[in-house]
Amino acid sequence: MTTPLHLALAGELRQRIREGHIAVGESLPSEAQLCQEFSVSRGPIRQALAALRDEGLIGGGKGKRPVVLDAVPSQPFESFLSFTRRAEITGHVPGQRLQEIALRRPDPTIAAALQLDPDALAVQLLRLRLLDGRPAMLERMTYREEIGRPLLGADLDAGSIYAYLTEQGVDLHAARHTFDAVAADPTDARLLEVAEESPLLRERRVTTDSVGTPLECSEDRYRPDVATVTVSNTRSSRADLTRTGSAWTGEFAPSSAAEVAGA
Amino acid sequence: MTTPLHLALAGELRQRIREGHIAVGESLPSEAQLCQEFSVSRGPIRQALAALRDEGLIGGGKGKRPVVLDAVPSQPFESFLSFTRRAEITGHVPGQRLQEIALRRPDPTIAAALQLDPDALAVQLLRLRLLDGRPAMLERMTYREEIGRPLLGADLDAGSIYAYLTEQGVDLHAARHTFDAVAADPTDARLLEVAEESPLLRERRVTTDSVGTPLECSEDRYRPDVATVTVSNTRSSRADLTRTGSAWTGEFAPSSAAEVAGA
DNA sequence: GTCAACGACTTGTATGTACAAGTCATCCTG
DNA sequence: CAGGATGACTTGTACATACAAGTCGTTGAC
Repeated sequence: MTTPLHLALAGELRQRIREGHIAVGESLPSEAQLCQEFSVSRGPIRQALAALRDEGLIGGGKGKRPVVLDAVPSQPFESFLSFTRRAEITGHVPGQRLQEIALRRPDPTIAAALQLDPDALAVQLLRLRLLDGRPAMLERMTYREEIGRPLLGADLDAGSIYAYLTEQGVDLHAARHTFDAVAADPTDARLLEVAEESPLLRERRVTTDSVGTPLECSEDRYRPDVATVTVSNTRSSRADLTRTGSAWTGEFAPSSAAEVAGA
Repeated sequence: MTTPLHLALAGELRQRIREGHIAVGESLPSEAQLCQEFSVSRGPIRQALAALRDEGLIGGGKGKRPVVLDAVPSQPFESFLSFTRRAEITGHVPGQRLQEIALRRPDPTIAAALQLDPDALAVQLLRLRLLDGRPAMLERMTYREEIGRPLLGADLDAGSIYAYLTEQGVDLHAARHTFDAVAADPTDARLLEVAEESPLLRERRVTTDSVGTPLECSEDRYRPDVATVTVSNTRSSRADLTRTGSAWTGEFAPSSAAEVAGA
């Protein structure tokens, strides 16, 4: 299980940047120099640079050497499927209190989202998420039965469901997230310890495997003074794979979050 | 100004998928077949496929032919810098009513976000955005003076600022978006025609050029019953890359937005 | 009939080469 | 001294080739 060259290179460069060996605003060595240094051809080098570009770590363009940007080191995919991971990255202590887990016939809307038969069973759970001990988010998740069943026996107060599932070999491959705002209902208010009708950030998510079958759908409600969601996107200038990359970061704002006031 | 081969190929394949020549769930031709059909080498073909993969149009993996996913055709970068573009994509009629435009010394917080001197001038504007004639979003934007000055003379009720700026040669290259929820203040309530204190989705954005200089910062408040924000992300099949490709789509929900009810 | 092994096919990774196109510092001209 | 042309350097695009690694249908043994 050797890691591909371009990944190793990306890791190496990422580390150099993170450790400050290349200062913000400085240029990286040119592709030719990197080729020589690592004794590889230009292909893997370009793949590695493309990866960093998509993470928002570096900028640049045709004829211009890549430049280290003053960017939040954005973690990849898992970072915004996993609350636990996001918390760890940003240096907070994640926690959770399971409120309920059940095997039942879900709501028709949810069944439709998961492409289930109307009378199929699914695993649903309601869990309060904590940051540094304070209520931050309330998640209502629904899993297809075959995926979720092992969860019934697991210790869900222990850690990340995402990590658990991927260990089990479930391939969570893509997700769609929809954001809006809702007023806190009585349950939200009680568990999140906010006033009823106060504004909450809602994230609805459908996660699918690599062939497009929906595996999980979830509705998360965030206390806006404790947790926010941040995403970055970059116009793909790019290299090897013409893509529009976007790296996600879930960040958790301190309650003193600076207000970007209006005009 | 000839378009690069891989972009042309990506466009061609995208069109075939969108027009249904390749049904959802069907496989695309193998890379070898595509090479033969278009008489190109494998490189550009792979670049094109990578682009589609990142847009969420296709899936697949090592040894597996790419499969057409049942995905929202997500437009790349511009789609979520430009309200106008998002509306057009989703078949709604965008509109805007400029409330105010000014050249002034911005708030310290905003000056800091734009990396301006405390006493530097900036162009600020307050604009109500409409969808199908109904108030949908209120945007408070601040531009660096050199970027924003031409806006003072432009007809801002006519269309997209994003489109206008890119025509002027401004390179908006990357953006960070932070989402949370706020209660409507009196101004929000009046212009968006909602009750005071009702929940609004807030998006704060900082847009930078390709070397990381912040050009614009904005705070948008959405009526959650009219407009939501959707984002998709995909685990980069190409291995880890620790990256996460993500294509954004801003979608506008009908007011009867189905509720994903909780457990 | 079941299941394992095989083999054809496909994608992922890597190298090498070549040229186009953009950037930037330097030099030269006026 | 200012400003434009030049040329070295850099990234973007494209091709050809080779092999590793995974998938999947078929064959063949049991």
